[in-house]
Parts: sequence; C-alpha cells; structure tokens
Amino acid sequence: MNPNKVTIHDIAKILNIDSSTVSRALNNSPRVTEKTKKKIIAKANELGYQRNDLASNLRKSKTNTLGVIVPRISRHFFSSAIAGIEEAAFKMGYNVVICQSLEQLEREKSNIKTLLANRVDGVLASISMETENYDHFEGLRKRKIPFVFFDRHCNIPNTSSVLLDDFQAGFDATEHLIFQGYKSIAHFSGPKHLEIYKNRFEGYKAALKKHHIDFIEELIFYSRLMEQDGIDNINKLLSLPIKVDGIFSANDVAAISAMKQLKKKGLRIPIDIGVVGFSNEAISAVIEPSLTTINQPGFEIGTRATELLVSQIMVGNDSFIHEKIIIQGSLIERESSQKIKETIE
Amino acid sequence: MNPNKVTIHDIAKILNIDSSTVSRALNNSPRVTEKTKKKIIAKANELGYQRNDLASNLRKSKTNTLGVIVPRISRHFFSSAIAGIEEAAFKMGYNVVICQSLEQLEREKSNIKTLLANRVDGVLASISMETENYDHFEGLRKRKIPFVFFDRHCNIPNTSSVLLDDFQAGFDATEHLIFQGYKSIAHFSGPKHLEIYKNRFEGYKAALKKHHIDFIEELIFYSRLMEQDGIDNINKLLSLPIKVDGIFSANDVAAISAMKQLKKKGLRIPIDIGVVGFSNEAISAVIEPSLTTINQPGFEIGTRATELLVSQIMVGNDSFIHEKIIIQGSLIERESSQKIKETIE
DNA sequence: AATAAAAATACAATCGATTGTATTTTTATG
DNA sequence: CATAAAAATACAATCGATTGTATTTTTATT
Repeated sequence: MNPNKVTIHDIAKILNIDSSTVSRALNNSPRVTEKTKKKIIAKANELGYQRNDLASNLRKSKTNTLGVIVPRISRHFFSSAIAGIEEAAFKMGYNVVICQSLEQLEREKSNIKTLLANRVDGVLASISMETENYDHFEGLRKRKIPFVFFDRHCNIPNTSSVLLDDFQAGFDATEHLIFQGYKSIAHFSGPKHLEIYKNRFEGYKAALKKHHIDFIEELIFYSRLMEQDGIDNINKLLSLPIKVDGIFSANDVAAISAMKQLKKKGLRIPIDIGVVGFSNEAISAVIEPSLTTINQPGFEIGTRATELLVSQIMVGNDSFIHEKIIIQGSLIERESSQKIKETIE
Repeated sequence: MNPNKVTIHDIAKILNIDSSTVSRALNNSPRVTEKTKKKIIAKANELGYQRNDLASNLRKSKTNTLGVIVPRISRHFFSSAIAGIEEAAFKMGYNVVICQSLEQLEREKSNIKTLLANRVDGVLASISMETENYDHFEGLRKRKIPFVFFDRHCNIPNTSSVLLDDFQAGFDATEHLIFQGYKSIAHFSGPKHLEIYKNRFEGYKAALKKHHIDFIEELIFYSRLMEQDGIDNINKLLSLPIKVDGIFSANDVAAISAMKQLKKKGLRIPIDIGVVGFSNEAISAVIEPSLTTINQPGFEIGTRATELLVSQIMVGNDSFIHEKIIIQGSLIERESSQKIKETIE
C-alpha cells in the first residue's frame, strides 16, 4: 500500500475499531484507553501513517498557519524578521507560509488571495513600495482574518502594527551627523506615501530644527532607494549650487551606492562628507569606510508581531484590541560619519 | 454573512441551482452555459466568494504546491534560487512553500513532515550541513512524492538533481590562483560528507596536479565555513611551518573573515597572499579588496530544478527519469587574487 | 408535432479527519 | 447478583469542493 494513502479508516479497519477512535487516539484524547492508544499508534507507525492536514484543517476550519508577506526575503531586515516570526510561531504551535511581493502591488494582491484560499489563520505583512491603496487588506478584514503590519505599515484605522520608531531613528541619525560637525545635510527619502519614510524624514527635520539649521527643500531627494537611485542622487546633489557635507539616507542600499559614487567623484568620506544609512545590512559593516546606520531589531519585531497576531487569533471575534507596538532602533556608529576622529588624527 | 464563509452551496441556494453547476461554472467548465456562468460569477463576486483550497485540494488530492527546503533564505545563492523557483512554478501554475532548515537536521526532518502533512505535490531541497543520513528523503520516496535536489544534494541512487559543476569550479578557482603566480595554495573545505565540498576539493587537487604542484595534506582546513571558521583557519595556517601564498575557500563567508584576519596580521592581499572564495555573495563585490569568487547561477538552478520536478510530477508514476543537470559556474576575477597586476603597477 | 440527439443541469458519492451523540462495555456499590 | 454510574467505543453528520452518472431541458430533424 502506498504509505501516503494510509488513512485513519485503513487503521480502523485493520484493528477492527471505529475511525473516530483512531482519530481520538492519534490526537491523544482522554476518551481512549491507553491500551487502545498504544495499539493504534503502533499500527499507525507501522503503516507510515501521516495525517492529512487538508482534511483535518477543513473539518476544524483552522489551519494553524500564519501567512507572511514581505517585499523580499533577501533583505537582511526581512530575513531576520522572518526568523523571529518562525521562532515565535513554532513556540505557539503555528506554521508559517512566506510570500514575497517583490515590491509589486499586483504580487501582493495575489499573495493575499493565495493565503486566503489556503485559509491561513492570520497574516503578517510589510507592504510593498507600490502599495498606496489598501483595499486588499480591507478584504482580509471583511473576512475576519486578523492581520498585523510590521515595519512598513498602512495608515488605516483600527489595525495593529509593530513598528520601528522611525521618527526617533531619523532624528538620531541626523543629530549624530550634526554632532559630528556636519552642517549641510541632505536626505535621501523613499516613496512619499510610505509611513516609514515620512517618519524618518520628520525625524530629520526635527533634528535640524533643534539645532537651528535651516531646512532646505532642495536637499531632499525622493526615490525608491535602489542602487541606481543612490548614484543618481549624488549626481543631482553635486550639481546643486549648495555645498553638502552630510547625507542621511533612508536605507543602506542607496547610501552604499552613493558612497561609491562620491568616491568616484573624488570626495573623501567622512572628511569631506559624512554618510549615515538605515537598516544595517550585512554589507554596511564590511565596506570601506564602514557605514554608520540604524539597526532595526528585525528578530524582535518579528516575534512581537507574531505574538500580537496570535493573541488576536485567540480572541477570535471582532473586538480585537488594535495595538501599536513601537520598537526603538539603535544608531551604529561606524567610520562613514566620524568627522571628529578623522580630523583629529 | 461573513464573506469568508461563503461556499458554492450558498451561491447555489441563492440562484436556485445545484452546487455542482456552481463549481463547474467557477472552474470554467464547458458543461455550463455562458449565461449561467455569468450569473454565477456575478453572484460569487457580489458575495466575495473565495474558493476553499483545503476542500478543493482534498477532493482532488492535488495541491498544486511545491515545497522548498533550504538551509537559510538569507544566503544570496538561496534567495536567488528561490526567485527562480517561484518564477518557474508560477508559470506552470504551482504555488511554493518555503522552509528553512537553518542547517539543522532536526528542522529539516520536521520541514519534510509539515510538507508531507500538507500534501505538497513535490519537494525541492538543498540539504543542511548536518545531514548525513537520508532516511527522511527515503520517506518522501516511499510516499511517492517526487523530489529534486539542487546544489547541496544527497548521494543516493535514483534521485534527480540540479547541480553546479563544483569540480570544474574548484579547478578553475585553483588554476586561476596558479596562473596568477601563487604557488602554495591552501584550501578551506566544508563538512566532509557534503558532495559539493568533496567536489570542490577534488577540483582543487586536479588543478594542483595539472600544474605539478605537490598536494600537501596540512593545507586543507575543514570547518563549517562560518565567519569564525575563517578566522580560526588563518590562525592555524599562519602557525604552520609552510609559507602559504594563496587560499581557495569553499565559500565567501569564510573567505571574507579570513581576509579580515589576514589584514589584521599584517599580510597584504593580493600581494602577499591571494584569496578566492565561492558563491559570489553580495558583500564580495563591495569589500576591499573585492573578492574573486565563483558565481553560482542561482536563478537558473532554481528554474531548472523546478522544471525537472514538475515534469516528474506530470509523469506521475514510479518511472521517473532520474536526471542530473550540471550547470557551469563562472569565475569572477576581482582584486583579491590579482598578483600579476598588483606586482607590475 | 413527435422524437431522437445534444446540451444543460441535478443527484449523490467522495476526499480524510473531526466531533456531538448514542450505544455498549466495564466497574463500583448496595 | 442486580443495577446505576462511569468509561470506552461506535455511529453518523460535517467541513467545502469535485466529478461520474442520471435526469431534465433544449434543439434539430423529419
């Protein structure tokens, strides 16, 4: 017999008992004697029985599975968040299904459809850069499937999310540059509709204000913060009539390509210009000069988001407590912004 | 009504037709009139109907889902392989479920159990460093679930796999060092039982032999090729009575930490010692000096493996054609091994 | 208009496990 | 030993979709 086809009915027939007893035995129900349980479990192992979760989940209308949607799994922040999610989910008896939107709205929509069709018990999501319309998430809500945003969230009422304190991190990054003596600081921001970039930008502005530095509109560069964008931003920046001596980039990828371009143009980092990134990608510690950046505790954000989600699944009705958890990032000071030290040496 | 609870029976009742007709209409069966189809689809959309794949898959005993097991999604090679897998799977109408073994045998086993319970149609796997026993894969075979290894495979008969030509790549890497004038070349190898490391090692030996360089057992360092291992290897290597002027590391991670340690010990790369890695991690292009390495075409390996797996699923019986596909890697020459250039300049 | 052929739809079993209720068996008590 | 109470197991419906077969309706032909 193909062991993949072994069902509780086969076991029941062989042992001449009812399949309901087999089911209960395999689920360790107190309604079955130890003796019978042993017999059943032994036979199940012998036949290589493997429960069919499709049938089980269908009957229970519960899959014990959480869906995760991230822009890309290869980004350091997301892969560590996923590690945290898997860890927390496993502890609480949940499986995890991972989807990538690859920063595309259409993919994100289709991810949600797939998760829906597979009846996941809840969804954890970090939205794509293209996502400006949130109807697909409203669809989840209509179907009463709890969801929690982490990091990149949607600004829609009554949703739970676990977020980095992007304002504070943006503030810290900028103030660090100011403390180091940089005076004319540009900012590389991401798509305007994304809350995280708005908040990092607001933090930047607040730091300037605190230190009585004029905010100059021309020093803000919007892009998708991809590799090419960092290069383009530098080219634009160098053609400005204003002399810039510091850059706070809202991600590391753009910061790193910007540094390369700066070097190519003959500028010295951190002496002529200081650079601070955001996310603490693995590369940032290795490049030369190493990149000062904000560390986002991905693992913790993942676990917290998962715990929040599971607690909402447990409650099980509409009366979720829609909670926002704010996690603090931390500035990692590296070479790319050490004007003081470099100048002294 | 909770839209998540809408079934074909609800639609059938409302329209006063049979649920089988609804099912056929939604699956675009020719057995239903266009007029009826339109009516049904309209009502389905109105109610926010979403097929329950659990029920559908249970009935069809086919999930249209492929399971993927990788050591970690954060490694560049694996995330690009996954991109290739998703691309190919999507084209052929399959979903993909990703699992991480985190290099642990126990996790790998439990991944297989989960995939089995969820009745995936096939499995793509790259085994963990701990995997020396292949019983869990034999379990898949017993259940007649096709599987294909990619990159890190098991050397068991009658399995399909898509592999890098590790021998050739190891040969090329080593010969490149020899061409550059390095004469005493050490090799950092991985766990002995993994085929990929065996083959890279064999390639190394073959290159030495071709160029009449004696093979010296002491110059082979086995480890798990993690960050710390690169450092440890250098310390051991520098304490040898033999002067080493080249290193071929079986992965980039160990190569990079080794370079750091070499620099710390005052050795100049590539003048005093040349280094070649393996895998072409993103960091390798960015560090200084940039690392010469072997590029593994992850995306292609992913698509090829997926195509092979799906073809075996299609055949559907035991008579799989167990195929091995060998893909060529390519040497990417960067600064860490350019003795010739550096010496001339 | 009658009737055969074809088209459209309805019926009913099925996938495999779960679970409330009913029945049988065992144990305890007078 | 009788009988109630408790324990163990059996029965049967159910989750939601699919699909082979049966039935009804429509269309075509004479």
